[in-house]
Amino acid sequence: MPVARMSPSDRRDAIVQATLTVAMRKGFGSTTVRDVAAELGCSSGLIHHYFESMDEVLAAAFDQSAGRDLAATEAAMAEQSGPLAQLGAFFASYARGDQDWAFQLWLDAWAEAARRPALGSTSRRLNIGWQQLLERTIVDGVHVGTFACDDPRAAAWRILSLLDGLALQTVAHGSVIDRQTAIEWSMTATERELGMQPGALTLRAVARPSLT
Amino acid sequence: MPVARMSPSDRRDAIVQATLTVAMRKGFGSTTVRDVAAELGCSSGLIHHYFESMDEVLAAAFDQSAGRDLAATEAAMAEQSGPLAQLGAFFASYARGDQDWAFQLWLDAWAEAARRPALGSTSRRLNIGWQQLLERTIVDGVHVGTFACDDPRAAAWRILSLLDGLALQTVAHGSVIDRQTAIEWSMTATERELGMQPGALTLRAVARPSLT
DNA sequence: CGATCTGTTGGACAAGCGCGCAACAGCACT
DNA sequence: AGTGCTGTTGCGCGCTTGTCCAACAGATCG
Repeated sequence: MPVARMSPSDRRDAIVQATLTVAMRKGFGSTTVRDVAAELGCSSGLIHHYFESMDEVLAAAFDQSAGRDLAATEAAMAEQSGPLAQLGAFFASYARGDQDWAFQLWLDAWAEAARRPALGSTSRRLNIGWQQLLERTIVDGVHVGTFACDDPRAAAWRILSLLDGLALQTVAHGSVIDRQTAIEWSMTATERELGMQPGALTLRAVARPSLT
Repeated sequence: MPVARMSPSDRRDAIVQATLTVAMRKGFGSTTVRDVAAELGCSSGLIHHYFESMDEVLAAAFDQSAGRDLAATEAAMAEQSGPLAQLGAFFASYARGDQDWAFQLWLDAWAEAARRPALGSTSRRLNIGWQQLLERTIVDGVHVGTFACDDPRAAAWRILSLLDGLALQTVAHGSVIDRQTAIEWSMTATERELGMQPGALTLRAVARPSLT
C-alpha cells in the first residue's frame, strides 16, 4: 500500500508533524522510527532517507514545536506597546490552557539532552532564545523607567527558571500546583524582581495561533 | 564465577546501590538489567529474583537516592540554630559539587512521571517533601521575626522551583549557567522573597555524607 | 552423611531498536 | 514511447532489551 508521493520539503514537514503527534502521546524518549512511520502510513526506510538519524528527527520535531511557541510569543509581545504590556503578553502566552503536552516535550528534551546531542543543542538554543526575549524587554523597561533592575541577564534567567520550575510541577505532578496558580506566583515574583508595584503586571490577551 | 551468597535484604540493598552506581555513570534512562548485573558481578536473572520488573528497580533506586539527599539536607539544617542558618544549610546542600548526576535523575523522573505511575508518585512525594521542609523553615523565621512573608506555602514553592529551574539549565545545557551562579542567583531572590537585607543569607558548610 | 532449602546461574527467548540497501514505481522530459 | 530521476518500499542485518526458567551449589539441619 504505497503512500502518496511528495516533494522533499513537504515530506520532511510531514515526518516532523507525525513525530510530534507520536511524541506527545509517548514522549521523546520512546518515540521510534517505526512509530513515526506507522503514524505517517509509510515505511521506516523513508524516515532515514530524509534524516541522518533518529536524533535528528526528534530535534527537528522539537525545534518546530518549541520554535513555533517562541515565535508566537515574540509576535504577541510585538503587538503590545511598552515593556509592561509586553511582559503581560509574555505571561499570557504561558497561561494558554492547551500547553500541557507542549511542556511535556520540554521535560523530555531536558532529560534527553545529555544523551542526544542534536536534541540537546536545540533545547539549549531555544531556552536561550526565551531568556534573550525576556532580557531585551527588561532592558527596554529599565531605559523607559518602568522597571528597576541592575542585572537584566540574571533577572531574565530567574523569571524564566521560576516559570519553568513551577510549570514543571503542574505537568509532572498533576494537582500539586495548578497552572493558574503557577502563573500568578510567577507574576508576583516578577513584580518584585523588577521593582514594580504589586498588581502592576496583568495578563494581556494573546491570539490563539492555529495548531497546523 | 559465582558471587557471594547474601541475605535477601542485603542483596536487595546491593542491587539498589549498584543501580545507582550505574545510573550516575550512564543516566537513568539507559540503565539496563545487564548493566546492574555486571556492576554487581552477578547474573541478570538475580535481579528479577528480587524485583518484579526493571521499573521497580529504577523506582527503588530513585527513592533511595533522592530520599537520602532530602534526609541529609534535613539533618544538616537541624544542626543549625535559627531559620537563617538553616536556610544557609539548605542552599549549601545544593551547592555540593558532586550532584550533577543526582539532578539528572530528577530530570528523568519528571519527564517519565506522566507515563510511569510508581516513579511519578515517588518524585511527587519527594518534591513535596522538599517544599514542606522549606515552608516549615519559613514559618519558623516569620515567627521569630527573621523573615517577612505572608504566604509561606507560595514562597517555598517559588524558592524551590527557581532552584530547580536554574539547576535544570546547568545540568541539561552545560555551560549556559554554572552551578555557583545558580546558587547565588537563587539566594539573591530568596533574600528578596523573605524580606531580608541583601547579603544576609550565606552558605553554611554541610558535612559531606559518604556515598555508600 | 545425606536431604533439603534457597540464593544463584547462564543462556534461551521474543520483541524491539536504528540503520542500510537493492529493488520498485510514478513523474518529467526528450 | 522511451529514458532517466527520484520518492518510496520492504526486508534484513546486528544488536540490545526485559523476562523467564531449568539446573546448579553452598549452607543448614536431622
